[in-house]
Amino acid sequence: MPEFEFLNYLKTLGLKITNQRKIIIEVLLKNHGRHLSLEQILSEAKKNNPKISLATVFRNINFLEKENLLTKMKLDDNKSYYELCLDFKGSKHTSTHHDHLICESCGIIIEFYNDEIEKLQKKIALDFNFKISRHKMELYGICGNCIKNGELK
Amino acid sequence: MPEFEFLNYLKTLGLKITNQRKIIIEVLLKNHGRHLSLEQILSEAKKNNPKISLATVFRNINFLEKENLLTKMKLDDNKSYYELCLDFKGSKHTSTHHDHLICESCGIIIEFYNDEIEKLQKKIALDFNFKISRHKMELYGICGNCIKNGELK
DNA sequence: TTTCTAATTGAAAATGATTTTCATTTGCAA
DNA sequence: TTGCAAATGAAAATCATTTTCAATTAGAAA
Repeated sequence: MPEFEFLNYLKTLGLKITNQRKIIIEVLLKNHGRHLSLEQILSEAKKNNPKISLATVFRNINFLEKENLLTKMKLDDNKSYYELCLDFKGSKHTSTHHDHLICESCGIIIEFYNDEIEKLQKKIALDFNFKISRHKMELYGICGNCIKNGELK
Repeated sequence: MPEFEFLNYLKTLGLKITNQRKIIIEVLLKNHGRHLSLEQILSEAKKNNPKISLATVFRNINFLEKENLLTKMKLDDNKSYYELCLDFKGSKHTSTHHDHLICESCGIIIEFYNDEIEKLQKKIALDFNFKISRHKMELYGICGNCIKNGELK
């Protein structure tokens, strides 16, 4: 969770701690819980260092994803969104799966996990003699806030 | 279901029945139940008319989708797949929602519908005060056939 | 501290799946 | 037949990545 711990962890993976890398990690930690696109991460990062390029953000995000420190989700808007999936316990981290509610008005992405649904998925897989490796469930609609504010588009 | 009925229906929508259009419809009907990408539809169509262009396939598919005669699904491979969703009853058609099992070995897309899951989704939406307009559920893994054939990659 | 070198970066080009443009062709109503 | 809006093919444009390549830099070694 704290930045130095995160950076230390990256060091153990053989990475150099560059200014750009630090800024990107900062952005991710500051927005923990939110789902950001590459462009959003870039524009946040640019507030600290206007020279950071999209390619650098891409490469860093990509690396974190490979290390399972980030999850990527592709939404129907054709973009990918990234979310830190860390619970640092010493130098360990765990990632947890969740599904998503996606507001088509304000764009907020709400996570949830429902054990009954997971069980039903397993049952369905069994029925079809199918071995599931991962799944995706996205509920698109309008969030409570937008309903309240009359954003019914 | 029969092609002339389909084409007639398109006529009532103000479309001209071109050779290309006929071929594309043929391909879709012949592959009813399967999910095809634009490229797949194009390559099938080219067997009848090698001059058909991707743009034409795109525009026709796009139109059918707008008319709710086709459903489009974007998979994690970054491509869109299209499926006829018709049950012609006279000049009417109905579309039905389903979720998908996607084999990461052979690419087959198996449809299913589970009422319990749909109910749970509604319950979750309620919990979050969220108004769902549509949803997507995709279970990725290996299908029974590929397991049998040892495609465990 | 300075040197050295592999890792990292920025800019720009490449990719890949669509999507649009535009000049030409064609279905079909009159 | 003719006329013309609809449809088409080829090529260019988009858009979100992803890669290339030459220049820069972190940080280990001297």
